[in-house]
Amino acid sequence: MAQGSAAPVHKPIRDRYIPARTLAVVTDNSQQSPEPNGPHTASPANLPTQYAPAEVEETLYERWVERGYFAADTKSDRTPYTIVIPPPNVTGSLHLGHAFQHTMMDALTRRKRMQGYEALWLPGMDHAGIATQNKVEQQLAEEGKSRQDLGREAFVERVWQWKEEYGGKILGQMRRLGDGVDWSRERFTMDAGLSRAVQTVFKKMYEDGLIYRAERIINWCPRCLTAISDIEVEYQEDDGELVSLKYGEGDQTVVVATTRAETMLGDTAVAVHPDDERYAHLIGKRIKLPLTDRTIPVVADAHVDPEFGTGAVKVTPAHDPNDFEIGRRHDLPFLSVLDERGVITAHGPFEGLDRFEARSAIVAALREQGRIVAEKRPYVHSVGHCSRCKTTIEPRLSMQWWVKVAPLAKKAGDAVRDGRTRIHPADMSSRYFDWVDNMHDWTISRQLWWGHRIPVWYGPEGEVVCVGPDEEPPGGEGWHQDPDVLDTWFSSGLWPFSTLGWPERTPDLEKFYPTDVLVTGYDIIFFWVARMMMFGTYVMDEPPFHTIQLTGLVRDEHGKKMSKSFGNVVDPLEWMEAYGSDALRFTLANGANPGTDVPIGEDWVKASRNFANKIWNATRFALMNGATVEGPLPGQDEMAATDRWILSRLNAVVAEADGYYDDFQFAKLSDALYHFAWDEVFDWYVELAKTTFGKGGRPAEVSRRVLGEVLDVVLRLLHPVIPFVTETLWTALTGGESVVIADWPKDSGFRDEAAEQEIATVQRAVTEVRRFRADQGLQPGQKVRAELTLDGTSLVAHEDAIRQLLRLQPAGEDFHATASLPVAGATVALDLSGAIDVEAERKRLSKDLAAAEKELAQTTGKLGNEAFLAKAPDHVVEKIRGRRGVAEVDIARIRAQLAALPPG
RNA sequence: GGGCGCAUAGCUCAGCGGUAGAGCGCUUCCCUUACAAGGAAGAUGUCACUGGUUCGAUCCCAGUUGUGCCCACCA
Repeated sequence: MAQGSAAPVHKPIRDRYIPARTLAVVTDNSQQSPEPNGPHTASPANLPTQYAPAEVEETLYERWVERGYFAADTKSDRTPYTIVIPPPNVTGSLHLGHAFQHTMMDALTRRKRMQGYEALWLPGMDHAGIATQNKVEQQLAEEGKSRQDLGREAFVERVWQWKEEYGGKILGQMRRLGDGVDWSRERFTMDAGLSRAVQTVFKKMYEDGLIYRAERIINWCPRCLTAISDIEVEYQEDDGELVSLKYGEGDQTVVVATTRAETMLGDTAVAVHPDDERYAHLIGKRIKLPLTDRTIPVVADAHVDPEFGTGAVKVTPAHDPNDFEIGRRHDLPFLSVLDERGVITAHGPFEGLDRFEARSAIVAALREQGRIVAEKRPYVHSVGHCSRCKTTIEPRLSMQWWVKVAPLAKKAGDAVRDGRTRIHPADMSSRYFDWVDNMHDWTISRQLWWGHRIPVWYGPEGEVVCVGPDEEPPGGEGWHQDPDVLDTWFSSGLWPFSTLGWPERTPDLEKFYPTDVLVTGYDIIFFWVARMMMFGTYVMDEPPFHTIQLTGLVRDEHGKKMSKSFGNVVDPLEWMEAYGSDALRFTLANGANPGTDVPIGEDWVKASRNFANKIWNATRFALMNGATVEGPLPGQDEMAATDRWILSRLNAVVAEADGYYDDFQFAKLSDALYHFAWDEVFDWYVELAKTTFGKGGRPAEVSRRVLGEVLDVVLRLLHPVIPFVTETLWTALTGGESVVIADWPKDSGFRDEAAEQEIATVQRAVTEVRRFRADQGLQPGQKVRAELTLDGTSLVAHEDAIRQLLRLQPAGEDFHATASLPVAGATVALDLSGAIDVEAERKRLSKDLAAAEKELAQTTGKLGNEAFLAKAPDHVVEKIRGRRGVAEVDIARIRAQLAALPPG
């Protein structure tokens, strides 16, 4: 086909953007070309005749990877731009929340890459200690086995198998999404290198006194059989029962209230407030503890609130964090009465009972003794649950490893306070500070098998012998490594530098640390963000990111949280297969108002698919009409107002889009590009250009070049968000190798206010006439002949275009009725031979007249208001003056039109 | 008990001291040769309530109500 032919012989692209997988796959022409940058032939023949996103997207992705577009180079002299991925847990598959964050990260790095940065988006996954171990244990349970049946080594082997399977699934999803990550740098938190980083940091912290071992009350999950940290506990309001128990005998009694009667077996004191006169006589005395043969002291402690309940508290130092503190202050015994599974160990009738069975049994026994003086049920109170398995947490006295947080948290907080790291949106930083400034020490040891084994060896007496990666543990009897593993967040806290090769001073580390942006959900500020900030400032002396971009959570179309129990969870793959990855990505970007939750529904993805289809067809049309990017842009003197208008708008949109990208305003970005492309380019410029194309000659050549330019830039602007369809269309349009490595558009600074005004007038004229016609119920099928009279020089130049847009007959036919329509800066007189509904017209005009009169009254009032004139800014006053002027003109005109109407 | 946020069209959400916006949905018309996954024209809101500041408040301030989230060792 001849290049630039205005009359294509056949449809070069399918007329519909069909994402169904069942469509025939298309041969990939560009693969056959040995030279990807071959001679430019902007012909529709470059595009396949059918397009099926689900198929084409995968092909395109593999090609990008093969060509190494996403591989970052440490040796380049380009400015680095780095994002490390929040490593997904290997527990399952990616959900819409991942798709959402990945879209943002991908768009950011793709744009920076196009801008000439050495862009690195580093991929990887997290071993997710307790979560993964639980999943594999569930799997084993289905086979009727437990992890103890397998033994530690075989179990860990089994988890690695799991990781291969589900990790592979996740990587496949990332490819399907189009994530432009550097696969040569893929990392896993249990990799040898990252494990070494973990051990090295552990050793450093141990030596700096920031890691210590201590016996304290910890949150214990009786199902997972491990300690967990404070933030791994989820509190929820549960129905309980508050019972008041009478302790002691005779006149030496005291009533205490509890929701946990079973722990009374471990009580070693009753505490009252020191100033509480009701109990003054008891302080220091010992009273009988029911159901046991023990007596316990009554102690005075300021922690007790005399206003609450009876003002007396039972104290169980081994099973309650508050009581633990009281126990310490008063040197009380720590008596454990529950084992690691929550079963009573205290000798006696309750031994062997589960904690909840024991609770009712003990209450029953006390009731029999008449020691229950009051009951309140249900009693709603806040109860801690394991965030992984929802089992009720059992506070338990236990020896664990701890991180001394205060010095680390101080540094992490300062990095944000002094502006080295910026949290965006800013109001989220209060949440960060709240936590960083009040954080308690962090329990890091876990009684699990899957994770980084604590790098500590003990001697025969249980003493710490050596710590860290470089020391050989001494052999011989009784020497052993700590059996526990580290909290999974310990290794993910090192992620921004461990992935780049630390503790070695690798070129990667030199070039890419600190990273630029962290994109993650506000829900893991404490778990992950704060920990990375602590480790980064401590280990590297530099916070790991310049910007922390916090995203909201993805919700369903009614703003409801997605969860399995609601049944509203959507697999991103489902929508990607049905509508294409681009459609999903665009929808997610469109919902991305910084820091707010993102609702998403299938209809919205469909709408995005429709947008992709629109771009597809507009580009197809452009190619059929010879749009080109060849050669320089025509001079301004050669361009029509329509050309200057669209280029003026184009450059403004480039600037606007840049601002939005820089501010992570993806919702505004996608909205601006959507409306510019669809409304201005496709609905107006393309329609206006049709008349020019039809006439041929130099004006048509100019329009072809301008249309080519506009599409080229729009496709490049959209590429970071919707990479696939833009790649296909951009390469077809420009003949370029790939839009992935194309230059990012720059605002040339070209603006043409006059042209923008002129086209606005044309648009208004066309719209007014269309509305008039619709109001009159004039059907196109009626073959209405019309005489179009344009008043004002600017519109005369557009007469052909207006006739085309309104599908008017050529001038010169007979006409009778007259309608004169208001247009800013001009008048369009439309003379119609069709019948006019006089009553409808009178009604419409009356309505307009009323509106204009109201406007006149309002504006006159304002302009007569001296206080207003004194204070309102000039531009506001000008605007109101202008409105009054228009209203006056309108009133005169409408009155004349009303008078001209034939009598009803 | 503290802290933060939100209340705008049927739905999901932007906006913002100076005549109320988008997408989807809805109504009417049109299969105009890029696209019916399209085109054209429309309807719809006491901008939660009550006060205050201002020439002017959906926007700023105070309070009320409703709602969501986070934190917290309420026995």
